[in-house]
Amino acid sequence: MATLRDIADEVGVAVSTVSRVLNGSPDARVTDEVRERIIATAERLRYHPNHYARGLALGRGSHISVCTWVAMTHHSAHRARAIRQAASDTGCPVVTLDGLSHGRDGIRVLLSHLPMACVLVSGGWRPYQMEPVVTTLHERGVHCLVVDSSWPLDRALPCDTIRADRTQGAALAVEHLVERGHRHIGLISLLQITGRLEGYEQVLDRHGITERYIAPLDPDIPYENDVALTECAREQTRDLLEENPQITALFCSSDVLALAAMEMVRELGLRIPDDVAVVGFDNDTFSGFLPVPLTTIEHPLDEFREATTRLLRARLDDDDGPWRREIVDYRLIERASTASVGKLEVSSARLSAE
Amino acid sequence: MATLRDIADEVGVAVSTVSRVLNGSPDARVTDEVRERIIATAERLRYHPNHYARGLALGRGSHISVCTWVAMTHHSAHRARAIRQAASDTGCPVVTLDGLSHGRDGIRVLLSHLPMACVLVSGGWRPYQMEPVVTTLHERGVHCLVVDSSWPLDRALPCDTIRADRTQGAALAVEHLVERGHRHIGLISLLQITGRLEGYEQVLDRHGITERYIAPLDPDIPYENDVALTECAREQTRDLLEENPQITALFCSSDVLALAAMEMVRELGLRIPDDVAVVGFDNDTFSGFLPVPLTTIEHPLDEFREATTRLLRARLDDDDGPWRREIVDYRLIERASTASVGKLEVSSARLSAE
DNA sequence: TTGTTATGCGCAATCGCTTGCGCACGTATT
DNA sequence: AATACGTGCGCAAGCGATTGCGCATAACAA
Repeated sequence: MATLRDIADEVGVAVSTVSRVLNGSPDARVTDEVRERIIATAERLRYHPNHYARGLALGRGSHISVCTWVAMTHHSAHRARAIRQAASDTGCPVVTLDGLSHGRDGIRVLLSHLPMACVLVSGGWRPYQMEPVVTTLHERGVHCLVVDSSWPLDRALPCDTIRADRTQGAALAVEHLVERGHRHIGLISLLQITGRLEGYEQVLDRHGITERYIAPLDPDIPYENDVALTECAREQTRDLLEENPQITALFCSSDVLALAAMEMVRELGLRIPDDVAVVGFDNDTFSGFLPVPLTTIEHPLDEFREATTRLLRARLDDDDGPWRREIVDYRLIERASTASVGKLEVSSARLSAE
Repeated sequence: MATLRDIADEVGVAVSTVSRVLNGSPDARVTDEVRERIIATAERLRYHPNHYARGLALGRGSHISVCTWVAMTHHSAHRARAIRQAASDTGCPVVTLDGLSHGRDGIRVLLSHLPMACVLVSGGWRPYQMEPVVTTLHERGVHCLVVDSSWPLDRALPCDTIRADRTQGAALAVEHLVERGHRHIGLISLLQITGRLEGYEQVLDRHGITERYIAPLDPDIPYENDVALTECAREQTRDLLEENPQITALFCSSDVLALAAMEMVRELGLRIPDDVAVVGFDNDTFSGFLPVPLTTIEHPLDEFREATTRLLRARLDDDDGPWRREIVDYRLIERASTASVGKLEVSSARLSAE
């Protein structure tokens, strides 16, 4: 690989001059002729700065690190991928550090590869784990961006943050059902997932609906154990619908659960969406291809990307604005599982049949 | 961060001595007492080598790079994640370079971050793109490992390779159906996906079965366009089953297609697996949670991981063995969609009903 | 003419680590 | 006693980039 020295020798100037010109340094005062020859020679020699030398001299790299904490679900992996792409769009090289928590010194690895800016993407982080990373990086003069943290907003971390408002996402789903005329809406959810219950209550309150049909899943089942969750969701769906035949709609906290619920709805001899409408959450890979395509809430990956690129760019330009907090909105994907079918008559027909 | 110098000053030896001891260099000839004091001091000072300085001195990094070529489907992303984990298991820091093809100088980024070893994972690579990367790295003395390349095996690249045999995967699926007594087996596939047709033919030939029921999907549909593929698969499934009522089993080239096919099977008034058994491919996120859980072929991620770790370790130990070519096998995940139900009687019952 | 400022560029130290070589000392060999 | 060798460690020259400072030359003002 060509070095600065090669260019300097070729052009007949000092290494320092080449460095300043190529970096667009403000105190690179050279004639236009020298400048052009330097740039042309760099191009011809296919010069690319040595990352190690530059990092050593600068005290840190000139790349952006994207870090995750633990192995992820496929949703968080998907999001992490979008964030990486967004970081790439700034033009900086991006390196990923997957699973900072692995080994005893993930953070030391990060520090010895000190980047120019660092993006911490959600997936298994706990606030107490994120804080030392952010503050350590901040002390070292590295800007952080935390994406989709469940970190409470009132807690002041020295970094920018972008998050999706989960309550808004859940509210969107329930609101959609209310708009379709539903008044008796069931919630099937792991209640420890933040926002689901809040969004459900919020919307029903706003519309003056007092009925609540909440089927909590066993909180001891870890959220990544789809098999157990599915089984639990099936049972809860059956119990809920059998005890409350007036229910005409279900909001499930994930598409996998919605799949299980839909299956049970059919086993009970009910039709979707005619007798029971269903909304999921996640817009999973399969949700558009089900026998009855599933209405669901999509993670706003495009918005995450856009905001990530924008905030990183801003930090790379002027270091010292105030910390920004951005919130992006989930989106509703409307499919057949909630298509309007004159809900109220059907449900009363069903009630009289009981 | 503590430096070698800090340790050297503290212990009262030279920097070079500390370096050699900490790196376990063979010509670090020191008394046990000095060695222990160096190690203890390094520990106490929480020493971690500066990656940039080390990289500069060594001419390359001491990490492993995992590179992908373009944005990926969720399957290849999943595989890439497993590979990253495997690389991590060697104990080396791992950095990911996603989308080497992006920008005009992805490879220059890789070269200026020159790693100790480099893993190229599949996903959009074309042979002519992979070759220059591998040979350039090889010239620079960096070992490469290519994982799951569709690169033909007879082409000699200066690197190790691990791949899954797609034909074997497809054969596994068809073999499973034959074992269950099926003789009239349909294939629903994008035929440009390598291995599917070959595996199908291979198994049927081996069992002396001459009947072929092949429903090719429109080759103009890009393989990531699930919506169009799904629609096409539905139509093909209907045509295939209506024209060939003797068919008792379907092998679909992906789980998404299998989902569409199963839906159509039911719309035709047939039961799964009683009338028609179905096998998919990919073991997608939803496949275990369908109304009828889907028998499918799973990507051998564990085997990929194991082989990746093993081959990387070998390279990090002794540089100069011959290039290794490993092949890992797909696995069958048996679920309800192919459960035995006295196939032949049922299918003849169905035939006589026509 | 002399002082001042702007322009154009080079010198050399520095970042933290690696590694070839050399020096001193002790022990074994001839 | 002289030579040889092994042991234990330090010296110092890199690796390739950045950057504060200094030195010319030219232009301009006093």
